Amino acid sequence: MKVTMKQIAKEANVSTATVSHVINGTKHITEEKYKKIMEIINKYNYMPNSTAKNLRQKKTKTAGLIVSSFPDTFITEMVYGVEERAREMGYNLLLINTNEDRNYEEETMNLLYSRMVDGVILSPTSNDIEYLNKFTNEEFPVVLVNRYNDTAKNIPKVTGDNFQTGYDATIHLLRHGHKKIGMIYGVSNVSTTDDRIRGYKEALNQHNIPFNENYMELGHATVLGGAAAVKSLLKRHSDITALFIQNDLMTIGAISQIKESLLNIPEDIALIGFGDFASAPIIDPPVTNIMLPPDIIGRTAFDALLSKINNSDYKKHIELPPSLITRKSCGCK
Amino acid sequence: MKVTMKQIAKEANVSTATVSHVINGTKHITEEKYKKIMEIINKYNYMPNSTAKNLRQKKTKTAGLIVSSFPDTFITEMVYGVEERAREMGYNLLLINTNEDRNYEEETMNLLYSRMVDGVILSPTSNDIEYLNKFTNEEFPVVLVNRYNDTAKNIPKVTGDNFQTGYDATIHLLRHGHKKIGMIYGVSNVSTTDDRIRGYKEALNQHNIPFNENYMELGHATVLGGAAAVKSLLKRHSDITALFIQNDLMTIGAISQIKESLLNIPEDIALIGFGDFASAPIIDPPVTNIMLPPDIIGRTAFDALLSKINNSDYKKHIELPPSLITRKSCGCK
DNA sequence: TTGAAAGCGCTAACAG
DNA sequence: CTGTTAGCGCTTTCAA
Repeated sequence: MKVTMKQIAKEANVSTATVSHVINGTKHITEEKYKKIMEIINKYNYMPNSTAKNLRQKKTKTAGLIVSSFPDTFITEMVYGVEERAREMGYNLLLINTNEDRNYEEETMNLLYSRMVDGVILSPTSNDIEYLNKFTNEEFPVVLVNRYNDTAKNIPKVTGDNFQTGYDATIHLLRHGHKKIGMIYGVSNVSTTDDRIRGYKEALNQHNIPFNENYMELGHATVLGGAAAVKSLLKRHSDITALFIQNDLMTIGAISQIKESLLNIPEDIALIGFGDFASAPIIDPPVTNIMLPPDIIGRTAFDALLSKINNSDYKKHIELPPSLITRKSCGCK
Repeated sequence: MKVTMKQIAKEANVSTATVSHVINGTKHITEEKYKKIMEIINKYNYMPNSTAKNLRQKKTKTAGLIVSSFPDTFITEMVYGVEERAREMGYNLLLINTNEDRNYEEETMNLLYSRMVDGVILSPTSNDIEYLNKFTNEEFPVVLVNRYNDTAKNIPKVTGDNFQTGYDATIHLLRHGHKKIGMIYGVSNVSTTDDRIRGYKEALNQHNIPFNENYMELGHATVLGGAAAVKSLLKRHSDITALFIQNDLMTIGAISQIKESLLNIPEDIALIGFGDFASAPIIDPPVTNIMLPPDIIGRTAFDALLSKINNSDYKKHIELPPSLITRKSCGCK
């Protein structure tokens, strides 16, 4: 049987209150009693029951992190950022992956809401997050990360600036002289994709190039999905000379497929990927990527959650800027 | 204020026991009362407080997962496997990354032991895990994953067969005619590395090639670390013709470095990496890897934890076999 | 400086 | 079929 505070108290001939104070340093206890209590605690290797503590104090020092696609490079590093910051701030993290399942996401929110955690950081599966209002109305701290939309009110958000991401990548391709730029993405109806498309359109618009819906291709966010997506896109539009690909695995698949089609990168097809994955510099050809800082987004999201926990009115939207890392695949050098 | 079971009971003119039974389906309740209770529950969007439930039931349906290096490709996918299996079995997962900090690992174990979780899956930082006995002696369910050693008694383990991994990779290189095979690794004094080295030695031994300590090179498990490691190793032994590299990031760095040294792969240096990372087929040259199945290891580890929770005598060691994926970097094709 | 006691919200005997 | 009641192990007034 696990030893409890009561037993420690009994053996030390003090009350549980005194033991509690010794453990938490909440009041001054005479040297003598303090020593005796500590001795018994060590003797039994006693650890306070945190479930009981949580119940009593109505807080758990635990945060929930719900992501929709794991393991994905961007998400993984974002998780790392959240985890790291949580640890620094003395919090634990409950990690849940919804696997892009909208209903499981809501179920999970319900579960976490039942006082399991002090708040949650959510990277939602879809645009359908109005249901979050039922939690925020109850003052349950929620922050959106990575993906967002505005149907959920009074919620802080930490995201990358995906409009700028789409804009910068497209402008770069445009400057290399491309006019027919395809875009390959892995998830639809989420802000990350939508915002990048808006940026793409804006860049095109500034160059007086009409937007062509058919240059957009949705595929699975996997190596195979990327390969299939280029194949289908180039079949439809063999006039495309450049590609902007929204996910590292898809970029890898796309490159395989392009090589298999005996096309050259960047001569026949120039290409910009997303997220600066480790192997990018040694791929043939080295790949140009535009990236958003996942770890910083994660850390910032945790800080935003802390702000929200301390002040239920907090609802800033923090957007981190992208950076372009040019290599050969876009035509540079 | 959050609504409690007591308030639901009061409004429905029943006892909390009845409400509890309705919620948990633990006893049959008359249709009429059932309906009324459910109605009130829905009206207030009531969710039982799981902290209280946990305290009462002495279990949390939550498991802890402590890893030492995140995000690392292998670990990330292993985390995914654990998470997926936990979800399937109705458990939540508390994820902690120790960042290879041995003391933080022990602190974390203490924390989780305080009834926060029903058990923990640990991928330890070091060989120094004798301290785990203090938990297992208290019947706290712990399973080791990925890394292990035998100073912790009565603990189930789920790992890859790293001896076989080292053996198979080395044999393959040997069959390509290599006799001077360097090995680059990222962590020392852990079973994964040690076992692979044992396998490497055994393969050498079977081919009557003496083991040379100086062909082993430790570096940081990063792209830069991999580059630095080859550089230093080849400087010391320019006669080396093949490399076995223990980590995907290091493999990527090593390839960059070898190219920079104007050496050709596989003609000058043949190479086998570890873990079949996505970009391996499109790197120049495509890289041969030996891999262990991280997701299956993760899933199996969770099942082992469940076994341990249900039977404190459970202590199997499950070892999953490696598989070699040959491409050009080893000299194949 | 310390202790008594109430109670966090729930479950589970047990009794009716 | 339903209610009473006694805790789970801790923190925190309040009083001494």
